[in-house]
Amino acid sequence: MFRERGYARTTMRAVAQEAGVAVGNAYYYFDSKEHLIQEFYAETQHEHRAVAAPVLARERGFAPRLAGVLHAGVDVLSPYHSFAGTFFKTAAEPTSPLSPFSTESSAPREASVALFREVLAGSTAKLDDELRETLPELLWLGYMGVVLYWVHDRSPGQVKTRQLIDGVVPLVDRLVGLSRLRVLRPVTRQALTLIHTLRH
Amino acid sequence: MFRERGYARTTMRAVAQEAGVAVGNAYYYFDSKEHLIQEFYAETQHEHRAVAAPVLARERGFAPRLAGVLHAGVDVLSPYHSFAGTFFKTAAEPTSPLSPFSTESSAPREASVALFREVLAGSTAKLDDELRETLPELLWLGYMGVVLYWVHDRSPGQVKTRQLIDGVVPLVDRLVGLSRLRVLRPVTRQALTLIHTLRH
DNA sequence: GACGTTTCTTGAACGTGTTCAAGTCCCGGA
DNA sequence: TCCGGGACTTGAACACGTTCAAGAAACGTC
Repeated sequence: MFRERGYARTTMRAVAQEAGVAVGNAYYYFDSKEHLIQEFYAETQHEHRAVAAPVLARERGFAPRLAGVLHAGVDVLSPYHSFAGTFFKTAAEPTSPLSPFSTESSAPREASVALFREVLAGSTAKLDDELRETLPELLWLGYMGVVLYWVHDRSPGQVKTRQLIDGVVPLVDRLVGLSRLRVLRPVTRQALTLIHTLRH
Repeated sequence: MFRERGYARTTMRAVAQEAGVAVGNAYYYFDSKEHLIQEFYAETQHEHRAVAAPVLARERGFAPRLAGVLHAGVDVLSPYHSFAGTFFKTAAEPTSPLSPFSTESSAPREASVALFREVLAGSTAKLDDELRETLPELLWLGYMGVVLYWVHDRSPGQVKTRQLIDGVVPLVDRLVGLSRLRVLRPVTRQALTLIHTLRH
């Protein structure tokens, strides 16, 4: 119903009617309308993993693995682009249980981070040990950035988001490789300690 | 009223009553409740500029200027942290006129970007010509990131956000300096062309 | 089968943002 | 002074998300 009518026009009364129950009963199973989206959220996480699986099984290079997972994420989200705005609207609020940073959605978040951990672990990339530990979370954060761009992407078929992925992946790949360079070591360490400070 | 009661509890009826008019009349002057926030938005922009002015007049180094402007931004926003979540909630929706990327809020956005242009222009920093042109917008984007972090920052007095600024500014400063390095030239150009591709 | 308790279900009712037909005010021109 | 049209103002009405007291069903225990 979300996909067909959008978020606003999918009323709780309509949802209840479609389910063949009374309005109030919907609130027995879901705390609020927002919580209906959370179901959605968890579903796309699983699908993301499934769609990304073949690429992760096939590719060994860091760049193609990362690109594969990012593209898979956008692939899964694609059908919902029209109402993803409202999705994002509620997710952006810190107090919302839907926020990707909230404790309530820590399960799907961990699953998503694990996906990026796999991207790195299964690759042949060589990098700083400390960076290796932190990078998956950073990649996930970058993925959140991609989604944020995608939500605002008005280009037909969200081509720009694809360009973003294809453009940023080799850059990240390059930077990860450079991180072991002597000139950049101090910057790398500086960045990593900052990240550790800011993590809650 | 927003500050005292928060966004949700500031009803349009209460706003109208406080203004001494009927409910419907509020909608003659403001298209929606969200548009009340936009007024707020424009106001803080002006204040940001005012608070940042002394620092920009005093400092000449790129790092202290950037840090000053970023801290000024957080200073101005500070009193509204409790309800900034809802603020952000509506701003995150792409279709919302409140979105910092929307055409409707292009005026305050331009003003904000100009502030970061001033950060760079008034500094003694030496950097790649093309980067010099693009950097202000990137700094603004980074500022949006700082605000995003600030909104989610639950630490007392939002200390973490201050640490983020103090940690990230020298990093940016260092990277900007390194951008002229021979080893990093290709990466810099690669990043810049990507950015130009993605800009609408 | 009868009971008490928990789980589930109902739909009216509340407060909200928003709309709109109707009305009032204001001001320039005949 | 009157008229006409635009600017402003009103508050009832609408649809929505959400709550809640009341009831129905299911279940375990004797």
